[in-house]
Amino acid sequence: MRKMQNLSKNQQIIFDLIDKSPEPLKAYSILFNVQKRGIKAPLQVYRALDKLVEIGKIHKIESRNAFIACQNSSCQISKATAFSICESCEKVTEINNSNLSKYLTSFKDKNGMKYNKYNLEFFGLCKKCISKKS
Amino acid sequence: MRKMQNLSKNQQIIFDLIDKSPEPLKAYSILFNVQKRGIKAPLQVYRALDKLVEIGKIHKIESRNAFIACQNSSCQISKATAFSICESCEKVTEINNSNLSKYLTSFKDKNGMKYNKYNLEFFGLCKKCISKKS
DNA sequence: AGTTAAATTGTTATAATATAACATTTTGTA
DNA sequence: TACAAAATGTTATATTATAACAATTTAACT
Ligand SMILES: [Zn+2]
Ligand SMILES: [Zn+2]
Ligand SMILES: [Zn+2]
Ligand SMILES: [Zn+2]
Repeated sequence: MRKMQNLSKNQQIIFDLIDKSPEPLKAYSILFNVQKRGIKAPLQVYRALDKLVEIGKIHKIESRNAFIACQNSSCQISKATAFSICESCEKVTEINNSNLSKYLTSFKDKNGMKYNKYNLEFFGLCKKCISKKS
Repeated sequence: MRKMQNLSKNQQIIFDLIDKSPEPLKAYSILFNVQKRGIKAPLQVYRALDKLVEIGKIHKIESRNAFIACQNSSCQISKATAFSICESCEKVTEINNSNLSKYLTSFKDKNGMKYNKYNLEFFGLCKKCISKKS
């Protein structure tokens, strides 16, 4: 059992915003949205984001410089993340597939490196966007 | 057989620099290094980088905002990339493992999305850095 | 309760990464 | 030659992220 992590005020404000967003949010869009709640400076946002990423409540979509709430209750520390990204509508979904995570967690390359973390991003077209085009 | 892609002047200058670098290069470090060769503005660098990525001569390491030459002769279009990144010395290596690429290329999640591209980044400690710490 | 260290916050300034907009030139091809 | 596509040059600006420093809050331990 992981110890419950109490979020600080800024962390909670920013997590709530990201958590209720249907799409990944960018840092300055977050800043704009929380200014009415007293968070005025980029650093306040980035510090909260850093912490939330560290404890696994959110993940950064590296190819988009955007942040999404963890959609996988068992992934409390973000050491093994996988996402699908629609290149048409930009919908992002966290992939929760135990075969995939087992395969990647145990993956060993010939270079002798010891991996403790990975991030995987798949790109393509989501169902909706496929049907729109046909 | 893929048609040979002749690089333009700026593309060639920037590719040569990246190709001979032992480590991923960042855009503004590239800019600094090619100023003596007549490339003066960020856009000139970014345009060449975009093209080089598009044709698969280089890849972007998304978590580092840096660019590395393709180390895999068969990967001429960057639709399936995997890298190992040492979090201590920042050494980056392109992984060329046919099991891995087969597994990921044929991976299907339950969400019905059709993937045409992926990018995977592994993080850990390289051999050298492991032995330094012991 | 008082002491202390760690975490968080607040604030201003600045660094680093990337694109918009527009004009011109070069290259490939009919 | 004529045309279109690709590449270049240039200035300005947008976007993403961190440095540096001071103050405050929180948590843990006597
Ligand atoms: Zn997650
Ligand atoms: Zn879509
Ligand atoms: Zn490659
Ligand atoms: Zn290393």
